[in-house]
Amino acid sequence: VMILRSRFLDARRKRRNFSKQATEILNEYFYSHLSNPYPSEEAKEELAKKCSITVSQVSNWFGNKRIRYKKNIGKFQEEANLYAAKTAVTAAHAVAAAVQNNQTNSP
Amino acid sequence: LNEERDPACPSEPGPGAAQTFDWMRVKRNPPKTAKVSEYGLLGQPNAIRTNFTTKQLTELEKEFHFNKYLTRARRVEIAATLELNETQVKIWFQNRRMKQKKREKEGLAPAAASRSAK
DNA sequence: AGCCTATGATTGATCGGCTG
DNA sequence: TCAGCCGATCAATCATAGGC
Repeated sequence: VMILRSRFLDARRKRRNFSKQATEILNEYFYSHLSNPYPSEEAKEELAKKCSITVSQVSNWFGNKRIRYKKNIGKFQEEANLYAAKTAVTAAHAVAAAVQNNQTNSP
Repeated sequence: LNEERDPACPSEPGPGAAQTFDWMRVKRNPPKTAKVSEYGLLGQPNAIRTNFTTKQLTELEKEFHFNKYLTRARRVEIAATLELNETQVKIWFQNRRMKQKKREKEGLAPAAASRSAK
């Protein structure tokens, strides 16, 4: 088989990595939804807006992330713990706020 | 657009306590692109992704611009001409339509964005 | 420069749901 | 009842970016 890589006109050539900030947002979502990292169309749009990328790019990112994560879970352990700790702080604030709100209002 | 995230920290999960959820175990069946040919009749189901040749892609692309959808007759004709099964041709058109839709969508979003961002 | 890993994009094919 | 379509996803691969 001749390596007919006549696919010169492949947009893949001019690939650009996402900003560190965008990757941060995507990873935060991924690890805070590790039990089911499948953002809805609406969630993708929101992430796309926050990351300044397209919805397709968000889909590609999650697609690649999921496959690569399950391919070698161990390799992402450090990263997973990093974001888990990060979201834990956010969650703590949220819980604190909820408790505060619960004491003020009693349904 | 609030979102309910994962347990986050039920009790006190140790540093390396990531569970293995169902989505991580998902495995797809290998392609059943049976192709009887070559090597006597050892035509086992091609358990691998087919690599279309430039010629095949060129013809499929040409046909697509003529018709976005295929009729049974046309499909049989093309499959025979390009040495592909009907399923492969059918799937190619399906994927091509999705690709087309994606392009149109991505092609209008920027325009709308520039209009609202003005 | 030379290599190896990380990562975004592409794409043939699968999965599940809906429909004519 | 069922094959084709849609939408999402998978999985392998491509080609470049980044680090050493």
